[in-house]
Amino acid sequence: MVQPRKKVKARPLKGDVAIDKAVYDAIRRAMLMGRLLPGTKLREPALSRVLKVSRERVRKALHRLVHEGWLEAVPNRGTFVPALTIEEVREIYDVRTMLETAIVQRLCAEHDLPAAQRLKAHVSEERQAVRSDDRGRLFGLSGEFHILLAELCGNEQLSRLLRGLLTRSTMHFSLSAPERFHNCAGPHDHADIVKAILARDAKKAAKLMLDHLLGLVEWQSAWQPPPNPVALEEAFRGISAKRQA
Amino acid sequence: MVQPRKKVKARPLKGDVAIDKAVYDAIRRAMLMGRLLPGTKLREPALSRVLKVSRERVRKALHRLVHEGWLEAVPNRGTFVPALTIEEVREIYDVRTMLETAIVQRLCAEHDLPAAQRLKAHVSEERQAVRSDDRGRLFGLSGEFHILLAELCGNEQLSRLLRGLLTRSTMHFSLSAPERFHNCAGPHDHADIVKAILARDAKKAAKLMLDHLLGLVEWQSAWQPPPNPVALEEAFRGISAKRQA
DNA sequence: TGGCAGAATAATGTGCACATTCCGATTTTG
DNA sequence: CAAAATCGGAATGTGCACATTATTCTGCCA
Repeated sequence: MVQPRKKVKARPLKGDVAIDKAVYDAIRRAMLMGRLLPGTKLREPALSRVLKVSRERVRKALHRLVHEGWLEAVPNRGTFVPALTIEEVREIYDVRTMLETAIVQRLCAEHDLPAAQRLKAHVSEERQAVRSDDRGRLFGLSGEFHILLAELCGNEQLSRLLRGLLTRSTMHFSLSAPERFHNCAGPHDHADIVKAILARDAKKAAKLMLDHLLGLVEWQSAWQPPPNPVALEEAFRGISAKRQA
Repeated sequence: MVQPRKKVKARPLKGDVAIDKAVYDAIRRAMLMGRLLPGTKLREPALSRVLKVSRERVRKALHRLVHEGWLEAVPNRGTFVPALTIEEVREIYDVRTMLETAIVQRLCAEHDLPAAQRLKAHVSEERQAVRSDDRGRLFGLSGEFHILLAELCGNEQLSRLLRGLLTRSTMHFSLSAPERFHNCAGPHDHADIVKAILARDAKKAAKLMLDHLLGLVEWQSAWQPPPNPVALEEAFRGISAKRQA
């Protein structure tokens, strides 16, 4: 006799978390869309008014974003959109290189059939995005490729870590060159890396990943952002803290 | 009403940040000292009373600790000391292996004279700690060794990342086996690694680091913590949110 | 006219009171 | 007697009002 009496409300996921995450996502989205330029000050009352939420929610979201490295806070001064130095970007890519070359080497050593299928499926998706000239989708897929590699290692900590690193990598040209998204990464590189992994050629895979990341950072370094303030109402036009489709 | 107070020109660095950091440090210290066993619920009113600060400060510190992975929060339930699975510990050490083998390889390739001197000095310090049988100091030095390697790479991002990883690694046996600190790491391993780095033998250095970390995780895996609740007043005996000597 | 001092204003930081939710003990009923 | 429902107390979540600090504006003086 089983006992279905257990009223295990698996995940209520209250409005609390939902609203907080919505505000957090709204600000993050504005940054990813390049609406908020480096140096912009994020005033709590203004955000509260624009996003139609209480100042406390804005405050909480800002603190979280600061802690995750998206924003910079100065005590009693305010919260600002950071101006990432080229050097910092280089450092982040350097760490990524350490991790991701190790990742592809490991995948060469112990990847299984489902992993191979997911890799091939991803490359296929990227190719299709290129054909249909869907730049937005291609940009998303380019990032997800690196996440996918980490996830295929089956290490949750590794995935989370790399996810953070990747968001911080992309933040730089999200903030500085949002209009140049279409150029971001050569999907051809990804296809070659996958091919090397499937061939279990660890040395080649690591080399390809190294070159790929070096190419990305070099491409980013060639571009310097023009400092320019922006109005918050403009930045959050069309972005709401409420659930959007 | 006027306030003829003299204006402070320097950095007052108000109680805000100081108090917040003090509360944060107090809880972290209690965890590192093994006073808070896995599964313990950290009640905000109790902490507020014990640490003599307002509940909001406790709340803020708890949120930060949750963000950094020290604690786990369940909405509307409370904040808990996590029970790290052996598997999670393995994953963390796996990531550390990826990073640290890359680090020693890089140091073999491009370390300079001051770096070599710092390495030798550190090994010397560890040796001296062993001789004087100072277990507490040796424990600290063992952790700092890995931090030192990261810092010698000159990559700030890398240092911060590894620092977080290391604290999370040590948290496991801080929580589960605080009385076995003295056994933590063989300083002999560190000396061998340094020797390989100074000899610029990248392959050997990487192998030694790999074995070192594998040995650590294996040693930790052999020990399982006994679940046991604890009173907060006991845990924070002698630990204050105020600056202590 | 330019720069400095002081006040007005706005933004950030903090504590408090209240609403909501959860846990546990007691009671009631089949 | 046992299981379930209910009610009371406590802990968490949230908005608000106030204190503190920074910024800007204005007027005065060199």
